[in-house]
Amino acid sequence: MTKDNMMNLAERHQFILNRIQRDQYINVVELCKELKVSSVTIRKDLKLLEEKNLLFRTHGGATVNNPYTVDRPVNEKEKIQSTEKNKIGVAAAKLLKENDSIVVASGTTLLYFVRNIPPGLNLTVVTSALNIALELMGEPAVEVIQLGGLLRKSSSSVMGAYAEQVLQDFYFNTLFLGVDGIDLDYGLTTTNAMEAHLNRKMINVSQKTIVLADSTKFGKRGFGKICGLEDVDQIITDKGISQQIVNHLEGLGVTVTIV
Amino acid sequence: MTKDNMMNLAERHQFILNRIQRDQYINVVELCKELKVSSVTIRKDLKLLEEKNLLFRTHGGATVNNPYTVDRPVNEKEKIQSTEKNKIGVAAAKLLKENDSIVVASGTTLLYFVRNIPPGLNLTVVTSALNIALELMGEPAVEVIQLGGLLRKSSSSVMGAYAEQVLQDFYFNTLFLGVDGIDLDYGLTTTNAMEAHLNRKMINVSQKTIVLADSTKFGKRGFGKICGLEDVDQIITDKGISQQIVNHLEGLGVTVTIV
DNA sequence: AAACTTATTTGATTACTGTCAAATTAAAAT
DNA sequence: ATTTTAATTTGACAGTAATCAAATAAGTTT
Repeated sequence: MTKDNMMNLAERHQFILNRIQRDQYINVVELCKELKVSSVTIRKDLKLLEEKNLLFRTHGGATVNNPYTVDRPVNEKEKIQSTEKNKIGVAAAKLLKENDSIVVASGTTLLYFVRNIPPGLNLTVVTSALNIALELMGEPAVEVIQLGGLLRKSSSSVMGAYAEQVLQDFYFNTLFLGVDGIDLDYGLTTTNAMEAHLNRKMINVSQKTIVLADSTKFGKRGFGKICGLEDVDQIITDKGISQQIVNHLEGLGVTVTIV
Repeated sequence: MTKDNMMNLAERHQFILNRIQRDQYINVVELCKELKVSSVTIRKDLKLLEEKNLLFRTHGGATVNNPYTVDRPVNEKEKIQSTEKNKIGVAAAKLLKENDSIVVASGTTLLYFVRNIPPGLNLTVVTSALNIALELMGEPAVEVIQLGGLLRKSSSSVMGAYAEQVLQDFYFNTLFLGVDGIDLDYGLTTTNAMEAHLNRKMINVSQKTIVLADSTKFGKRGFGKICGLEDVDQIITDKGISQQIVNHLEGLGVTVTIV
């Protein structure tokens, strides 16, 4: 009994760290009771541990992480290559003209694209991606038509027959497409077969197909094939792409834009 | 015992940040109640957090620091009675059963409803609202079908023939409906005629219609008539409703649930 | 303009903090 | 084994921070 209470400095620190890990927060008074030591001792302990960056001191206690460097809710995936993706988005947005009717597929790069649509430009946008439609809510000049269907949660976009059916009723100037893989032999691919099928329909109802893909996508193959490279009019990518691939693509009649 | 309920500054700030992330908007008075502290304290907290760029201060509360959400109309509405709306959402979610197929219309109250769907409950949800579909992305057990159509930006939901057409192919256990006005003579209304039309279709393809409406909606009339009260099976509202209205509704065969 | 809601300021109250010298404990030297 | 020395812990105290109720000011709505 008495043995348990007799803790030295190291043991006490261990106890405090365990406890704070478990509860996120601890307060001085409780620690005093539990460790049967005075508040002065606890404060000294906490001070020491704070200096070692093992916890953060607060009024009356301590927390695991600094409450003021709180996680800014930014999607981790979006962070990757975000400057490249933004540049690609800017370049694609420059291709837009007044009164264009466009299809925007799903994908993070496309999100950067719609964010860079010039304010006030009159457009009709049809999209399968919910996050893209929501992004366009702030643009009064853009008329948005959301495709319907089964929600694919990993891409926050819809797929299926309903979406494809609606596409039949329109003809678009341009499709802005994002992909998971571009292979010189196999063509464009994405990870989901149904999504690939929808993308193919989008290509069929659009005059022009522009692919937005950062350079990491080249040489990769996803599960679902969208189309061959002969169906692509233009690819916008970053300078990570090799000259060989550029030459090959241009040989196939694809315009390559490097940002 | 009492200590557990007592939150200190750090814990309170954590709570506020979590809450604001979830609800987009929080108001001072509600935080006072929930955290059992005075308004002075809450304001001080919000001021501090604003200085750290973790939120934006507004009259009566604060909003998330999100440059992309320029979604004023919805956010303004969310201000009103958010605890009441949450309670209504909780009550509605309790009515759900395993393998139900439901339609969820648009509206802030419905957002609270879907947030309170029990985790792991198998459901098929068809919805016109993009924000509701996105909210359900985190629920693996819920299959989500997004209706397509023209995006109404003020409610972040779709309207139009495409959405109505898709509804024809299903039959649902329950429709969870949000409205802008409930008038004892005129019936249910919303501000937009096309949305009203879609809502009527939803009623037609559902076995049961449950209306979620806080008590401020009673006696109001919107522009677009959805239906008369005879088409409503149940209304879930808060205790701000008068007994007279309750009696009248029950006389019409409507079950009134007060939270 | 009045009625209402939300903000800020003030002063009192309580709780927490750091610092001190004194007391206790542990370790080292005799 | 006993004394000396160093480290740790403690209780006391003055200063600081956090909170609240009440009063006042500033917006908002009607």
